[in-house]
Amino acid sequence: MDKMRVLREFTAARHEHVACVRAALGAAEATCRRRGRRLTPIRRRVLELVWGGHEPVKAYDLLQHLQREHKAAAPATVYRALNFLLQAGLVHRIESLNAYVGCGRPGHGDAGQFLICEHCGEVAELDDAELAALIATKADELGFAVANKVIELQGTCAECRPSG
Amino acid sequence: MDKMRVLREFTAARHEHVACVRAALGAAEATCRRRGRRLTPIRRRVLELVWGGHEPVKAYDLLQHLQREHKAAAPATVYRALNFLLQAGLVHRIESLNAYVGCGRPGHGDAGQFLICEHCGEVAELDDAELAALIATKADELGFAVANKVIELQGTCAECRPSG
DNA sequence: GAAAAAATGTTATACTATAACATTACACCG
DNA sequence: CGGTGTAATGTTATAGTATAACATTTTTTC
Repeated sequence: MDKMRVLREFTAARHEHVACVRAALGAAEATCRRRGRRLTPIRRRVLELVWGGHEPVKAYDLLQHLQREHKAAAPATVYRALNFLLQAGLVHRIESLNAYVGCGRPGHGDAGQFLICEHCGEVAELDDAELAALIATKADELGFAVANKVIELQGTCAECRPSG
Repeated sequence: MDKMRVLREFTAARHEHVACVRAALGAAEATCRRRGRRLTPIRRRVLELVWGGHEPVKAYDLLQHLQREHKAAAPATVYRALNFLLQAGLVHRIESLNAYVGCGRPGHGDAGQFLICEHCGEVAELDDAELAALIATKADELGFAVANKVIELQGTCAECRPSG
């Protein structure tokens, strides 16, 4: 039994990404319906754009895309949509990149751990129970109550390594 | 034997901060001398300002302080000094806050883990071998070569908790 | 269909960081 | 010592990230 769940894999462009995005949007709609949140056309479209690739997406890149089909779009438009999606647990913010990625497992607890490949730019998301438990233990030893975890490992993914 | 070293503690203003800063500057000078880097007056002053408190400091706050005594100071002045200090391992950047803190242990390897108290604003720095090892193991299982770790836990420190 | 709430439009601005090129200070060598 | 190359700083401009504040429109609810 492996305690480490990979919520979002490195893909190296070998998967059926259309299906991947469709699944994410379906899950998003279900999550919002269940929680009484409104996945409006703008929010839905921003989510779709975030899922455009497995690389993190910048807010102003989203804005550029959005403006092609929605002339009124401004920074606030994008940031409001992103904040909604963050709160709804549908996207994550990568602090070390000022960028956003789709959540691999909407609605199942808080953010996990991110592996960021500096070569291909893709991001994988983990939810490792053992790691989470160890962090909780360490913080507890110091009397520190953790509210939010930012864990972002930068490096080279298996696909991009000489061996892989 | 505890594998967790606290490189920089939460202080709740109860320590002799002047001595704390003096120690940091002394260590910085020694580190630079040993490595043939120049701790110029500007760099030294920026480091001193970073150590002004145990809270993370913003670049433009540093700029404001610096300009009082150094009229020529501009954003580039501060960012150059910060980049030098980061490279020299004398300060760390807190990604989730866009802010900087003095390094509790100059010259001994890369950044550790940070605990950020949302109540008092202070930051503690850890270097936990067990945690580092577990992360290394997990990444390795996935064939991911870690180059850089960002680990920032936000929450409430012992000093600020009802119990503490 | 009116009132309240939620979402979006719109304009302006704050905050974070780097680019590019000019000038000055310093280190090293002869 | 003086010249020369490098490192550091000065200076101006601009790119990139994000929020504030208030107006308007859309949706919900009763």
